[in-house]
Amino acid sequence: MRANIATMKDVARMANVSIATVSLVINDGRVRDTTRARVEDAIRKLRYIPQNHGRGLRSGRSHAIGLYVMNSPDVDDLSTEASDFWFQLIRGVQAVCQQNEYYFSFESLTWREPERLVRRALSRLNDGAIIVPQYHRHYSFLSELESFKYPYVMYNPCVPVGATHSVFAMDQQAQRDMTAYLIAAGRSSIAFVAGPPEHVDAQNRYNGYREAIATARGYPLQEQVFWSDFTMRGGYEAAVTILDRGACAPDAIACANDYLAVGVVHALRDRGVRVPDDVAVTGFGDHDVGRSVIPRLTTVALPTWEIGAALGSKLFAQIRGVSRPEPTRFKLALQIHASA
Amino acid sequence: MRANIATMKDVARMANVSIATVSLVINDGRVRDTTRARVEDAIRKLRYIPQNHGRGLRSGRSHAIGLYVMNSPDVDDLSTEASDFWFQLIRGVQAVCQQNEYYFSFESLTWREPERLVRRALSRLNDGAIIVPQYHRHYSFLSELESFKYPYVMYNPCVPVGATHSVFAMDQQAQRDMTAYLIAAGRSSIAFVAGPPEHVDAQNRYNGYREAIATARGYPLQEQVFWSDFTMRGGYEAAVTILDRGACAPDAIACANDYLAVGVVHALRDRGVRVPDDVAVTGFGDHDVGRSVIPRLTTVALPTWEIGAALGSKLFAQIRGVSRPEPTRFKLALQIHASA
DNA sequence: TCGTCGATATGAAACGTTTCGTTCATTGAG
DNA sequence: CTCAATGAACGAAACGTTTCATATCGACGA
Repeated sequence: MRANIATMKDVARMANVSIATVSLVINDGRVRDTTRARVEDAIRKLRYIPQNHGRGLRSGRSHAIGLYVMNSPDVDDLSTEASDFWFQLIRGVQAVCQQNEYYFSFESLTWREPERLVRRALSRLNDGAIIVPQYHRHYSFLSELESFKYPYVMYNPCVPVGATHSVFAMDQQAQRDMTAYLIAAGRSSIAFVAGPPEHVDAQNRYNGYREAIATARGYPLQEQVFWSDFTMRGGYEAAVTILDRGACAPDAIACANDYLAVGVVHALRDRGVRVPDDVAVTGFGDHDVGRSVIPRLTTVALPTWEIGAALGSKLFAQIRGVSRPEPTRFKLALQIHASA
Repeated sequence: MRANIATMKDVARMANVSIATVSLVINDGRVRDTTRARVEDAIRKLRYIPQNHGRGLRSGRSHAIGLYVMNSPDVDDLSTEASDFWFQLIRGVQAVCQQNEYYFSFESLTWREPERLVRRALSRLNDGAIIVPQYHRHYSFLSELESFKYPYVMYNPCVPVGATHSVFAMDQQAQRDMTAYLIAAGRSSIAFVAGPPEHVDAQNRYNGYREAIATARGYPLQEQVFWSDFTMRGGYEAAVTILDRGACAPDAIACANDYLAVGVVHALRDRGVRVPDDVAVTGFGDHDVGRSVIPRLTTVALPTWEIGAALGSKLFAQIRGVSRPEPTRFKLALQIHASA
C-alpha cells in the first residue's frame, strides 16, 4: 500500500538542495530564483504534494474543520424531509472552506454521546468545529472544549453558554411577523402546528407565534397549539385533528415548517376545505416542497447557505485568533404567496 | 494554540511504563493485566486520545475517506433542487464510515480541474475516494490514481474504464419500464423531457425512453424529446413548448426527473390540461417534491441512501484489499401514483 | 544448577514535515 | 585588503505515533 509517492526528500535529491530548502520553496520563503526554479521543476516532475500527516504533526494543524450535527438521543437519523436544509448548510460551510483551503468533514452524532465530539477535537482531527445542537440539552461538553481552547461556533444554541461565538436565525421574530401578517389579513382564529417540543427552532417559532397572539390588538385571540414533528405526515394528522374538533374551526393554520404545511394543505384539500379562502396556511423554511404545492406556500425564507457560510467564516476567524465574540443574527423575510 | 493536550509520553510517565507499552495497551497488544489497568487508568485521568497526525504519519493511513462530486465545468454549484439526492447519498456513505470508525469528508469540484482529486489522494488526506463523475468526460485522472494504487469507487461512470469497482443504478432500464408502463396504459403519444445532454444519468434515462419507444409493439410510436435541465422551471418551460407546438399534442409526458415533472404538472394545470386524464406525467427519483404535488407523481424510486452505503462498503473492501472487481447494480422500482 | 523458553516490557528508529540556529558565500564600506 | 553585513542554503531537532529488535525475568525441564 505504501506506494511510490514522492516525498520532500526525493524532491531535494533531484533538485540538489536540502530538504529545508524545498520546504522554503513551498512555503514562500526566501530562496534564490534559480534555486526556486530548480526545485519547482523537480516538484512538477515528481508530482510531489506535501503530505498531510507530516505537516500536521509538525504544525499541530489539520487544515480541516468539521460540521457536527447533534441528533435526538434516540436515533441517529436526520429526517429525510430536512435534506434541503442540511445540504445547503453543508454547501455554505464548504464554500468558505474552499476559499480558505481547508478540508471539510461532516458528522452526525446522537445526544447520547456528545463526548464523541470532544474526542474528535482531542485527536486533532479538526482545527475547529461547527456545532448544530438542535435540541434543548445540557451542553456540558462545551466547557471541556473550552478548557483546551478549541475553536468552535454554534448554530442556534439554546443556552447562553457558548452564545458568544454563535450564529442565530431569528426564527422567533419571523414566526411572530408571520402570525401578525395573518392577523392583519383579518384572520381571527389562528392555529399553530408546532414541531418537536424539544427542538430549539421549533420552540423559537412557537414562542414567536405565542407572542404575536398575546400582543394582538383589537379583539383577543386564543392560542391553539398542536405539537407534532416536522413531517408532512405529521402536518396531515394535525390538520385532521384540528378539523375533527368540530366547533371553532380556525381560519388560519400557521405551521412550524414547510413540510408540516404541505401536509396540512393536503388534509384540507381532502376534506374539501379551500385554501386560502376558508383557511390560510403558512409554512417556514422556503423549501422546494412548498413551491410545488398549489396554492404555493406562504413561508419564511431561511438563508441556509448563507448561514453555513457565516458559521464557517466565524470559525475561521476564531482559528486565526481574530474573532470578536459577537453573535451573528440573521433576520428572516416572509415570502408571501397564494396560500395565505 | 498548542494547548495542554495529553500525549502518549504523559500517559507513559504517569503509569510508569514506556511509550511502547502505552501503544500496546491501545492497540490490544500483549500486556499484563495489572499493567494494562494502570495504563488505562492514566489514559482516563489524562483524557488521552491518540493524535491523528502521529498515527497517520507512522501508519500511512488517514482513517478517512472522501466523497468527491464532479460538477459541470463551468459552475461549481450543485443544483438546489438536488439536495435530496446528495444528502441521502452522504448519509449512506457516512453510515458505513461510522461502522468502520472512519471519518468522512465531502468535496465538490468542477470538471475544469479534476486533478484536484489527485492532489487530495497524493496528500494522503484520504485512504480512498468515492467519485461521482456526473458528466460525460474523459476520466483521465483515473489512470493516475491507479498508478499508485489509490482505492476508489465510482457511481454511474459513463465509460468502461473504472467500471469494475463501480456502483450502478439501472436508470436506463427503469425509464424503459416506465415508458413501457405508459404504453401499456394505452398512451400513444409519449413525449420525454430530458435532462442536461451531457449528464450521465440524463443520458441513460433518455436511452431507456428511446428503447421503449423503438420496441413498442402494435402501432409505431414516435420519439419526441425535449432537452432541458433538471429543474422545475425547466420542466415548466418544456411543457409550454410542447403545448404550443399545436398539432399532435402528446397524451403522456415522461420526465427525466421529479423536478421537471412537477414543473410540467404546473404548466399543464395553468393551461387547463387535466392530469392524468388528458396527459399522464411521470418523474424519476421519488423526491419529496413529487409527493406534495397533486395528483401525486408516478415516479421511479432511487434508493439513494443504499447506493451511498454500497459505495462505502465497496471502497472499504478495496481499502482492506478484499475487493472483488464486480460492479454492483441497483434495480429501480416504479412507484405508480395518481399522475399516470 | 544450568540453560531454555515464554511472557512482558523497553529503547530506538522511522514516518514527512517545519523551523531554529548555523554556516557559507558574496558584497560593500572603510 | 580587511571586516562587517547581508542573503542563501543547510543540518538537525522536534512533532506523536507504531513497530522491530532486544532486554529482563520467572518458571520449568534436563
